[in-house]
Amino acid sequence: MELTLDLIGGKWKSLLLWYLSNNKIMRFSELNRINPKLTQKMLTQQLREMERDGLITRKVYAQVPPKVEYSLTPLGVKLTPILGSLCEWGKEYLKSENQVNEAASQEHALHNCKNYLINTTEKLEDEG
Amino acid sequence: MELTLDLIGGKWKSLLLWYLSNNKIMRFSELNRINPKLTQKMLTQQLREMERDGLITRKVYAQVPPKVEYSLTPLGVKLTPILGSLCEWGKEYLKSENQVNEAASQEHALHNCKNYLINTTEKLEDEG
DNA sequence: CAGCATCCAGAGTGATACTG
DNA sequence: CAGTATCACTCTGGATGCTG
Repeated sequence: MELTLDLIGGKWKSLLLWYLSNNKIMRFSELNRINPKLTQKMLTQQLREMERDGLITRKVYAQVPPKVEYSLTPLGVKLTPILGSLCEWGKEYLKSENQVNEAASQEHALHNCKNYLINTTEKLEDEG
Repeated sequence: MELTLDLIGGKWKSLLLWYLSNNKIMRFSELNRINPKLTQKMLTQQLREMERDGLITRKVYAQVPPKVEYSLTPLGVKLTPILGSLCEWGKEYLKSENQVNEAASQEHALHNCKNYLINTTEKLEDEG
């Protein structure tokens, strides 16, 4: 389990694998566009690591302008259904989000209120 | 997908969820023992976040010494099979690791060798 | 286009001490 | 036992400029 997390637990790895699952083959610039928060540097870094770990393949075309394509290795492909499940789970989470958040926010408000009362009481006691 | 990653992508979250999947109910100190690299501080932090996100339940016993038990919420339980798949995938990875690593290390060695030759050549050229 | 090198602020993390 | 608080430090990751 910890091994798995080492391999795909990188900040962007799962997301990149997910996109590669859907699109099969993607160029560097395409991957760079999937999330503005994912910088060129991070993208390169994460891609290199996954390449080294045998999760993705990097194909370089010797031409100008350069062209590099990324795709999943057989090992990476095996992750596809799992990533799909995770995505589905996220959708389920969204459905129940309203109830959860309502409950959570009520509890949170209660908590704050309680703390306020405790603090105020203590302050009054300190001041005599 | 990105939502899911926000929720369980934390450095230790998946691992904690995985242990809670197997043991149903665990105390703070038990969770603290699963990995020496997981410090008390990190553990508390990650547990709090998952509690807030409705993935786990925190049950406090009003007694001395204190006792706190953690368990999965229904939402968290739904992750169990997915985490199981990830773990299985990790095992498969291990099986094919030898071949992959052999291939990778050979390539790596070749790469290093090539770079060495290039650098040395350039150096010699620079020095006349 | 795809990627590397460098610099650097700030988030993330560890170590330690303290508390109910 | 199960945390909280604080400080110091690491190391990620953002901005920028350069290269084949």
